[in-house]
Amino acid sequence: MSITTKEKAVKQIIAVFREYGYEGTSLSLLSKATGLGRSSLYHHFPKGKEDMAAAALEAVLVSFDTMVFTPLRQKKQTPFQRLNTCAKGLSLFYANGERSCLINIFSVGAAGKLFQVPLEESTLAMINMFSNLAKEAGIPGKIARHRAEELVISIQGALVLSRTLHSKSLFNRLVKELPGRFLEVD
Amino acid sequence: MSITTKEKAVKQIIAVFREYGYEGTSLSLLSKATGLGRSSLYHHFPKGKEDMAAAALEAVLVSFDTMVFTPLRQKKQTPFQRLNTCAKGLSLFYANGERSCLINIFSVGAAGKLFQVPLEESTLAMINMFSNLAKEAGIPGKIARHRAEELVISIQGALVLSRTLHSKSLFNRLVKELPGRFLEVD
DNA sequence: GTCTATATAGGGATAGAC
DNA sequence: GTCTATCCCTATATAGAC
Repeated sequence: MSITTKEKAVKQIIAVFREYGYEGTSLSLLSKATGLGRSSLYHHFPKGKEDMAAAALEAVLVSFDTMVFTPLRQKKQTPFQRLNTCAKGLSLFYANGERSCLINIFSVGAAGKLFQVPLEESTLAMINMFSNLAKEAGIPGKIARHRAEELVISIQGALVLSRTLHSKSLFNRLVKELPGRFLEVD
Repeated sequence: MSITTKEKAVKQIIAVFREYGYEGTSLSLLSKATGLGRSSLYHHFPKGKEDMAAAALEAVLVSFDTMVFTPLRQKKQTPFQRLNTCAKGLSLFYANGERSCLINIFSVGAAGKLFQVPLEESTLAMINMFSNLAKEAGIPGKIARHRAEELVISIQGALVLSRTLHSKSLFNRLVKELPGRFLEVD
């Protein structure tokens, strides 16, 4: 299997874990989604489901960094401009709130213990990225961090409500209001 | 089994579902937690796991109504006073953020489809309760609803972060700041 | 690298004794 | 109302042919 074929497989795997959760995902579902037999999956992911979940989480975090964090690092742009691009990245990454966040999905049950460290680290990374941007925009450190924490809380919460209400409107509004509100001085 | 004994069993069942999710919860776990054999569980919950999850969700929603909504209905108190008691109820109900919200936990995979209607209804009920309180406090309808939506988003998000960061601090801060911020005029 | 076949365990669920 | 015993199914995982 070529590297790009594997990347495609991982994309399908991510979609399954997002929808069914770690425990709700079976090798049969993964086999169907990837088009590979169960045994073929073990060839690529020796530890089976655990390895696939790890690969899914890693790929998701890389993708998140590219789509959401990279804009925040464009030092030639103003913080507001960066936040605007970042917000667009968020909409794309979460498909306007229709996709669940693996950090939330994997934080429950057996997966929560398996991936405890990367889940905690990636949550902190999100907070730090936004906090640093706020500081660059001249917001005092303590307030910057406070705001970053609230933003990450809002993103996770909006994704939960998108799922229960079957509506993208709250997530879309959050993203729309994000750039203006995050950097406002009060 | 007496009614209070069954209530105790349901409490244990709730704890298991909260920790392991719907799919991650097995009859063995439920048997161990309740102290009842698998077959005894079927005597009380004929449809097995699905019935137990339904009972857990129903009990949780009743308990939430008692601890969180009831304070909001005390018309003799000011909205601020009610919100203060409500906030204390939230802390108790979620054990300072250490307990997950079943609405989030059950919104994934098979349970998400099984309980789609009650999950959506209870999320809307939360929004409506807070929205009505804001209106009573003189906040215009549209803004009131907007704020209520953001509050429910914050609660769900803070619970997610409490789980991934293994820290109660963000949830506790949210609850602490809640009464003052929810009704503030800007 | 993918397949078929299979091993083994655990899942949910039921029947019937007590 | 609780138990033991049992059934069937699906789950994960492995061995080995191609």
